[in-house]
Amino acid sequence: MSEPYYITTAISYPNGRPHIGHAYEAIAADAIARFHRMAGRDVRFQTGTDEHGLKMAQTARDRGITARALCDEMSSYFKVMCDTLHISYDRFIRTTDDDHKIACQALWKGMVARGDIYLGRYEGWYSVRDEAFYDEKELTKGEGEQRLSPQGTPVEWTVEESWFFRLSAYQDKLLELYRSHPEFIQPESRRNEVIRFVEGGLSDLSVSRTSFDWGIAVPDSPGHVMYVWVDALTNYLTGIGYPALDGTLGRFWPADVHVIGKDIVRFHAVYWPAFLMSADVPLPKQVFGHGFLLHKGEKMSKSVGNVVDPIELASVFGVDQLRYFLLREVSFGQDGSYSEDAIVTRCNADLANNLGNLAQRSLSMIAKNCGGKVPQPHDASAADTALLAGIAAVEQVARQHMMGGQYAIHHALQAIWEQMSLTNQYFAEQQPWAVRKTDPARADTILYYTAEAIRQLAILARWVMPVSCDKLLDILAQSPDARDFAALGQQLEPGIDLPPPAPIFPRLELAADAKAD
RNA sequence: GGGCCUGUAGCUCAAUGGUUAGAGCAGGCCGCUCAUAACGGCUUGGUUGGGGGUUCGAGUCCCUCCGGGCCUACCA
Repeated sequence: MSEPYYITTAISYPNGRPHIGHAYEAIAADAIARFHRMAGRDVRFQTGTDEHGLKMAQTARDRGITARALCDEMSSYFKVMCDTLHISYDRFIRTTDDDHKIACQALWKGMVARGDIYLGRYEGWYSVRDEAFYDEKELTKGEGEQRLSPQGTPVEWTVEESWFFRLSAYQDKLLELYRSHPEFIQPESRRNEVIRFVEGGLSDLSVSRTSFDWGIAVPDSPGHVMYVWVDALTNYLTGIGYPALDGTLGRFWPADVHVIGKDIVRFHAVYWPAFLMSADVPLPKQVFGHGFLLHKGEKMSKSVGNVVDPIELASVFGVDQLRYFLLREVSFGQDGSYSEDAIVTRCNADLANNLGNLAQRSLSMIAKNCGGKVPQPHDASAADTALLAGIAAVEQVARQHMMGGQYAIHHALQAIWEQMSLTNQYFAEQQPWAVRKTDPARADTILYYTAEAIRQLAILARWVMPVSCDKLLDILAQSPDARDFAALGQQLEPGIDLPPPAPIFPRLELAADAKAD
């Protein structure tokens, strides 16, 4: 059996509809997962929703439905988004799933066994009406000495019993982890921040609540439910059968990478490894904190009104177009900017003009001049050989970018698209339309090598644009089992029938209302 | 207050301290007609945010200032 590879996204808190940021993370992780699958790894890919906590319980109460019903509804939006965007998850996990409770409680008991869990008191400004604690900074002054929550409700200093995790005991072990495994936190700047944070000293962590009950019960502690971190982070273990790590899925642990947003790096790079060390579970190999998507350089927010529905975007521009744009345009790990204008420009240049038109012009020549069959190549010229050599080399470049621990997705794509440009150059220089008049055999050879180049390029781009590249490979009459990197070396078979070519990447146009701004 | 990242062509980004700072897109000119007004060639475009320093040599290293983003502490 091939080497296991386990990749996860963060699980989303479904207190609203998914936005483009959720889509970005899912798409990036999916592309990485697909790349490794195509490279022959045995991949397990997990995403899902984080459904417990006060906000969900409150919202459900406000709407007069059960928390479970609310979660079912809200979680489904995220699942629909994933399915729409062709996210190839092996499991869409929900923290309300039955097996998740078992995993969380097992992890908890592991931490208890280590002696890292103790009963203490959680103190803070509490609003009875909101059923929530607030930080001092969030409060405003009301009448007299009364302090008010951001919602304007009165708060009072409250002491709540809580279980604590002895995070303070892990400072040295964590620093040693970061030192001995510099790849554990990526990119580099996130790592620096985390190290600084941990060096500054760690306080013990409140890991249970008694103020609400929509959560996973703390074992042997009536009234306590686990607070978000234990509950949410454990999903990564639940999905591969924890506590039975010797089961069929257990071989996927430790995870190869947790793909998350830069806002939750600390929880994944500090709390999570500490929990795992405590419970004596091996640590994941890497936490990768990607950047945020900005809309025309501005932060997205509901109040500014620039929050975009990813499903809407995908329906306007195409799923693969959106996937390609986000992965190619954004340097993975850094913040990125997107706009409808940029999507149109990028997709027209790279997809419609470069790849799509190349395929269409060459394949329609084959359809018209070669009887709709893959033409027979004759002696290869230096240019023919160089063309395929270049593409063969780029596979290695892509592997280095995608499997070297850095996930330089944009660089891998850049390298692949350079080969597309070179193929266009080859085609223009060889001029098969002119050569055909004097030397049909040579024209056939040119078309053969062009088609072969397109076949390989379609395979090389398939982890980013699965549906479109499969269409391209359909047009090249490639069987479904000849579409992974292993198939790059098997050349196109001359003489096989090809279906009539059809354009795959339409030119995009900017909607009139989008031009205005 | 401490720290991290960042600033390079109109836009997105490259350049182990080492020729004249490079690509793509956008713009301009030319060519081609197989193709989705696509493709190819040529080309315009830069005081590398400002200033100072180290060096034979700085986009790169150091100091400082300015702009942008972020982590974190504290005061209240």
